[in-house]
Amino acid sequence: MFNAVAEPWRRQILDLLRDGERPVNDLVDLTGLTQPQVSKHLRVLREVGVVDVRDVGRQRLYRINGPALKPIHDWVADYERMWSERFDALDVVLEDLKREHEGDGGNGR
Amino acid sequence: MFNAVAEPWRRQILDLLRDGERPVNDLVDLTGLTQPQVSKHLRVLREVGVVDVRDVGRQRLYRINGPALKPIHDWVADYERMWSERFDALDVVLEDLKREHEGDGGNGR
DNA sequence: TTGACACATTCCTATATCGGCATGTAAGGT
DNA sequence: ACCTTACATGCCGATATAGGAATGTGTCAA
Repeated sequence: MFNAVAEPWRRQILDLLRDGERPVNDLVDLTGLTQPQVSKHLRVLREVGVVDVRDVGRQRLYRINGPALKPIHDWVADYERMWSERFDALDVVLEDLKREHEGDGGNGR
Repeated sequence: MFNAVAEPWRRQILDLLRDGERPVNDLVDLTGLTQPQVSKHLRVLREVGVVDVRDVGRQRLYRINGPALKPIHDWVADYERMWSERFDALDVVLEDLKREHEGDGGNGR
């Protein structure tokens, strides 16, 4: 899963699919890759479940399966506090609480 | 960057470093990897800037450099609307607005 | 049914990566 | 000076992966 999106071309393909489903040839034109290349990358993305396919005539329309990316989001979210200003504000509150507690007369033990 | 955290062991090392900085041998004990293995993974993490080092005596204390993970967070955040309930709620609001607008007597053009 | 079109798969080669092992290097301790 | 500790690096073989060229498969059109 992480590995699938570690490939720059595959991330670009996903970004292109964000506008909606597309046939393979669209992705070939938009990326400048060869057709086999695109098919191979799509296969990898399919195998980890991050894209789905739908057959329409002789075309195969690919679309994103969003929830498959949730594990990545959840993982990196655990680190968000290390740079997010939102959490900086939370830190201030926690600092205040801590100081308040220390000043309340001594150890709570 | 994406590639660096695509490795399961490297994600585990990062998770271990979330508690604070640690010398290499700690990581060796906690992961069960060999020492060269850990050093190599730390090297990769260092090269993409996701960890920093500090020399203390003959130890090298590694710590996380959080902001280096922001690109991953930002990338996946663009897809969050595809599964997040928060955005589902937003969709409902937008649907309501749309229906309301359609029912207001016709084309606003 | 023959040919063109859209796409998938296979075969091949080059490069990257991981793991294991051995060795190098720098900082204490005696 | 010598040994140990803590870590990094180099070398090796095995496996994975990306790219290119050719070929296979299913669908439409005439």
